[in-house]
Amino acid sequence: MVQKMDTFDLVPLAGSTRMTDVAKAAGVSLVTVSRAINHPDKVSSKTLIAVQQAIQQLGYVPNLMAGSLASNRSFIIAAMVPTISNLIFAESIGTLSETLIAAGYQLLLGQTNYNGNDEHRLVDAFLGRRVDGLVLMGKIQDTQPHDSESGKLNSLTERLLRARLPVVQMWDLVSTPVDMQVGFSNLEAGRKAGTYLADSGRRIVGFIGADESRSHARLKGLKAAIEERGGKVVASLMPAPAGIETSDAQLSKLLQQASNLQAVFCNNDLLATGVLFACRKRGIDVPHQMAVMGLGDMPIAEAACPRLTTLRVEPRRMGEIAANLLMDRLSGKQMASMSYDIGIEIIRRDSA
Amino acid sequence: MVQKMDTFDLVPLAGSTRMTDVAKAAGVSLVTVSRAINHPDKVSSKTLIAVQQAIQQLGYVPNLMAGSLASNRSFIIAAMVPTISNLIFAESIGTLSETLIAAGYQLLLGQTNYNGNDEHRLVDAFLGRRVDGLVLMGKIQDTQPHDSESGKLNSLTERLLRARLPVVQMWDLVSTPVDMQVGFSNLEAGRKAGTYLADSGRRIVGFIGADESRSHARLKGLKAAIEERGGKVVASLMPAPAGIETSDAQLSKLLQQASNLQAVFCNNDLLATGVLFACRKRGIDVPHQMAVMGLGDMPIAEAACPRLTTLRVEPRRMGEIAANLLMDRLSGKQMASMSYDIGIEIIRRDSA
DNA sequence: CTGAAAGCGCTAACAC
DNA sequence: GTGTTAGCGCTTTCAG
Repeated sequence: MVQKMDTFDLVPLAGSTRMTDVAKAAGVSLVTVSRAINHPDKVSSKTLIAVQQAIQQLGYVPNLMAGSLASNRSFIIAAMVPTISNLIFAESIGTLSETLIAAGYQLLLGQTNYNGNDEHRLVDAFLGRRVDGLVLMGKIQDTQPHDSESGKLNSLTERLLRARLPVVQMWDLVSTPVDMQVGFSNLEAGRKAGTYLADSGRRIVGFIGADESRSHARLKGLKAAIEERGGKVVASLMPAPAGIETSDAQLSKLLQQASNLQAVFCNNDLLATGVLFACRKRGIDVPHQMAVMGLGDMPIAEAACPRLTTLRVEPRRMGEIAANLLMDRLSGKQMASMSYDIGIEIIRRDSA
Repeated sequence: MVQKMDTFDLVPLAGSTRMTDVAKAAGVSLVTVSRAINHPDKVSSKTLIAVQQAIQQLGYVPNLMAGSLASNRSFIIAAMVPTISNLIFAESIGTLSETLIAAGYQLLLGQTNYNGNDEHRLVDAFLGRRVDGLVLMGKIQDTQPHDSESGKLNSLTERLLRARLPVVQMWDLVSTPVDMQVGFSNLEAGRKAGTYLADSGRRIVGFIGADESRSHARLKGLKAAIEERGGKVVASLMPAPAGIETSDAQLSKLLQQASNLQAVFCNNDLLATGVLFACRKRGIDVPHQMAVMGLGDMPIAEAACPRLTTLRVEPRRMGEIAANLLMDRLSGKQMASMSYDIGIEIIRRDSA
């Protein structure tokens, strides 16, 4: 049995050691300890060493909450994702988090599940934490009706604006961002895919994706490009999040609408991979009988057989840029631009 | 142009409204507002309503940092993942976050990239935030040598213990967990796969995965099962994280070691999908010439063609259990068990 | 059921 | 360089 622990233990609890204790141990005042930690250059190297030793010895871990309260900076950035179970978002979050950590910030994560109410609750929770910045993956739903009683307080956008919180929206490029943004045009993405497909001779093309705004924009672009060239578009939209488990059924729906379907543009690479499998199952040859295009250029696109032709959107780069936008803003740097279009590029491989 | 904003604006900044303001507006004292928010049942319904109205009107968002400092509870749980860019971890994080949010907690996320140093830094940052709990996905590296100067302060396990922080380790089931754990035995997983493969007549089997402890354990189990039955195992281990982009090369390595390879057990379903594609590319028929097994039972396993035979490990359920373990502990509930084996199950499909 | 007083552990002026 | 003085915005005793 372990001996009963009490306050007389040599090794105190992390969290129970305070700055005063360190100060005492180092023979300096509390402020000096604070300085030694936060502004080491403003302290003589002799005291610095003394303080560091005391910290080591006591196993002191500064209480960042107290620090945040006093300094009014939390060094926390919040991120709101529709869902983290989508590799493309996970990748963005990954680099976002890494870049933030490197800059001394940490990431508070929340999921909306494409739900406007959750969005509201989350933002409130984030604001309550006094996060230093917010990154939003995707459009704000802003479903909440304006409340006449309280003015415009209930619009999410308004709340964010009022809080004067640096926010970056990613993925969607909107005409009136809340603050900063990085992403690409979904309309343009759809248009590019459509143009590519039409140029390679496909006239009857399908679209599969989730039933949410980004898909809608891409579909619109696809339609425009195909119809301009005398083709026809059929679509299948499933409730979000629509994962690879829906690919087969979605292909069926498309085939039902157009048995002479020549191509499918998928909302992401995983969905496209599913279509590859679904075609194989049906004995449909890709790309000769059916062209398949994805979006994302995730590793699976290159690994697939046939290799997936896709639209590269660089989720990792987006995450990094988002983090840097925030960091620049928070450090008061002069910013070149508040809106960053990272563009999209067709990666031509074997499936279309 | 927007009119210059100043302190006289009707709509104040979120974050600038304090509890005192609400108290004044509601005609009660500050404490009463605090109670109305945190213990609504300890306040008369009349004052409750008054306070709620004032909160609405002022757009007041309580400062949780201040609250945390005073109450010594942060309502933040930290999670440390090797990488979030692995769907299987992302899924766990997803349900973890959801379950936590539902209980009024929030998730602080950090990645170690399978790196012991990052692990140390992260844990310190988490401790500094005074998080209420910690979930660790995977083994603690604990590479740091013990520092004779400061006793055992530098061992990560020791630090965690000293902090008396509730921690749950997931994925790996270890013999001496720091605190609580939920997961399955990797050795057993490997053994099950091996038994299944051997029972279906495969003698020369390969293993592909990343070069980290979990893979090692699975490989060991696989080897044991296969060799017991007179078979032979060859392995390819790539630097972590080994994604689907490595599948093809890993299959090549395996084939080099054993041109008569009859089966491949992959560290996860994505890797297995990659092998499916790699086989197709080479004209190897799955499952007749080559059996392929995955691990995870992610949606892609069912969607693949041929459908993937795999080991189900239920990452989402693990995340939920981890959250519940933490919540139970934090609410002082009597706990049935500190160690939770969720088991593994072979999902037999078409690829093996 | 409500209020007054006393901090939580730290940082930010301002002095010395 | 270093220390002193005030808080940051809230929750917690403890009285009434």
